[in-house]
Amino acid sequence: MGKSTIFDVAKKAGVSKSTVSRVINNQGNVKEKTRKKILKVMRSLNYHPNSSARSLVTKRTNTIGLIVPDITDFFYLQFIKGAEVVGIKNNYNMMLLSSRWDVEEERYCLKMFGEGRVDGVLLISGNWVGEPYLNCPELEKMPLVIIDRTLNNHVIPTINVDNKNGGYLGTRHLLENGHRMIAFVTGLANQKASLDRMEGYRQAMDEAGVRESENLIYPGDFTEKSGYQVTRQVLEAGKGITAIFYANDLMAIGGIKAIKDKGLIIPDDLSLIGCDDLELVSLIDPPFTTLRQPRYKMGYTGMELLINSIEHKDNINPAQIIYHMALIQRNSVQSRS
Amino acid sequence: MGKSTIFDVAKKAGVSKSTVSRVINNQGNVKEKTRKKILKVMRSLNYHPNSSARSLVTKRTNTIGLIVPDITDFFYLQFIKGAEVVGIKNNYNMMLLSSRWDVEEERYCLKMFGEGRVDGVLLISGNWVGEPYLNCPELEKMPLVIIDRTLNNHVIPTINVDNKNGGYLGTRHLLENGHRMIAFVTGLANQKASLDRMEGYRQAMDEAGVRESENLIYPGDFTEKSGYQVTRQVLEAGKGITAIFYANDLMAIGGIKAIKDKGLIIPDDLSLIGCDDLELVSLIDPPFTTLRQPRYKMGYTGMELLINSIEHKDNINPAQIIYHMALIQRNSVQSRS
DNA sequence: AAGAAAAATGGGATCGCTCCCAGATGAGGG
DNA sequence: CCCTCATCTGGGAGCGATCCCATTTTTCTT
Repeated sequence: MGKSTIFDVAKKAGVSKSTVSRVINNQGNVKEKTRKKILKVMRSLNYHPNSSARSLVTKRTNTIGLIVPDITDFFYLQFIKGAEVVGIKNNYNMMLLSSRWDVEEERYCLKMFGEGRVDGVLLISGNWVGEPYLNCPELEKMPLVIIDRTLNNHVIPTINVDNKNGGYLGTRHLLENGHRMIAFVTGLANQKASLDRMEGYRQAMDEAGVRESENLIYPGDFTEKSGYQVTRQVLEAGKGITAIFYANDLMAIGGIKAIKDKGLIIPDDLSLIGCDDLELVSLIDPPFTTLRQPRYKMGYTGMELLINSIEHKDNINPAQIIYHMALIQRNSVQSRS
Repeated sequence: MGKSTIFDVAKKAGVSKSTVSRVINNQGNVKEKTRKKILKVMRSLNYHPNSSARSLVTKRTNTIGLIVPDITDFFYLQFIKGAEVVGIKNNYNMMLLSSRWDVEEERYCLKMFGEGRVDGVLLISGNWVGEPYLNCPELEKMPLVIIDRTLNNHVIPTINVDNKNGGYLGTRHLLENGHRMIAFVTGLANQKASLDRMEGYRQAMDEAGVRESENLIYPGDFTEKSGYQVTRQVLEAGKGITAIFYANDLMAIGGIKAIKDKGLIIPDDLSLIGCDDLELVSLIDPPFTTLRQPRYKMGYTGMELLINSIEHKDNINPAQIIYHMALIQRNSVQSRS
């Protein structure tokens, strides 16, 4: 027996498949009585239109592909959520793939999506410095929006955050609270976001006339563990450091542990700032000051742009959108004035 | 111009579409020279087989549907991760839908998947008490595995954790450390998991001869906020409570805040235990004792069962799998002996 | 009540692929 | 050199829908 087709429905209802098709897509032009009857037959046969067949002719799948570097990373959750909301509202499903922090894997995901499974792709990219992987031929003509990365090619819209300014703002905040010996803990060296934040840090330090800044930069790798280890180094360096700026929240959390283990109090003995504003920051003791990325908003907007370009709504999409990072003040910065 | 089809490739390579099809699916029986040539043409035309067309005839989509109650809930991440790993290994994509904690929505997701978009469904269910929604007709014959819920119908495999035993173990642990006035903070009243855990708590208390247990049960709703509020109540009740058992970790985290706000020390002044073992528990201060659910493993196994039944590997799938909850000891229980 | 316009229905082509069966080609043995 | 058998290749049907166009039915005018 197997699944029933549009033809079975037509036969049982005593009409043609065209008419059935009309009621499925409720296009009108069907007598109410016929419509009712067909609907009833559909139910009795437990009929559901086959979406492959449908996609084959309409060239629409009504699903959009989403690629993230790591499904289980807290960081990406809000992007996904934002995208989901818009997707649901516009009647799109999401197909989720993870690139597992691998450029090749990312390309592979893109290829998957190039096989007509999706109507468009929302790519939350690992932001590798200098990776020009976007001449991905399988994507030809496929609507694409990239989040968390900025491109200047003016054909693929990108959504990102002003990381440099974030670094600048955070550092300024510490400077304004009287700190001068401010350490900066970087993320992975090949990640643009980390580099940009460091750039902002440098600028602020330079402007403030703190000459030592080069010696205050410590390399981390975005993990909590590295935050812990680097912080131990900082504490043992004995350079008179009074504040630490971490390139992301996870490292800050590791840092907090290290600081507590040393028996020091935050912010009395040491001030610190993180970056990203993960939700769980408010659960940490102490909740700490950090720079917020509007991740929900970014996912939301990204999805909107994508759907715009899928459906050729002729409002012209921006080539790139850049959000500010906002300083969220909590209890981890002590004024030293 | 648009995308090229198998026909374009055939024409340009001077062969028939059948031969092209053979090399696409590398079924052999193609002369090496022809194969090379076709491959080359495919590349030059930037050809990618259309997966809808393919699914239409093969009746396979190579994607599996995954439904979770909330994409952004930390709790579900590890399930997803486990499922993903198996999916990738077996060459399946994942289509992710979220039911947003709504029975109707869950049914709707199921329906989506019933339209031939996926080869099987892995459902992480909101575990509503007494919801018999699984007579979902659109699923007819669709392989399905349910996680985080136990069913006795013996046709849909379920994977769950022994929540009652978890409640029992946690309570025993506190009792063995000399606590008797142990409060229990429940989760949502309509969630089976919460009820079962409470059941275990009751049993342990009864066995230990603590008669007051009914007065020590406080209703929460699984959120951090409710954990905070309930804990304040507990602290102000003045019943001589020395330990609190939370039905999940999030509430425990809220509880910790409340306790700290009162100026009390954990575990010196008050002991506590959570439930689930979220990854972020180790980031909390203090890291607390909790009962681990093997969520990664559950997702992993669930996906395995699902793929088994999709591919009719004739090893018979179990009707249900139940894992133990394991007590993970950290620094939140003080012995009072 | 007849004719025109509008509404409802049916039929066939088509989307891009797989799969079965038939036919062509090539190698090897007598 | 012919026949057999294995290896390659081609052609047509079919998967389950949509969509266009033609045809039938209904409704409305006058």
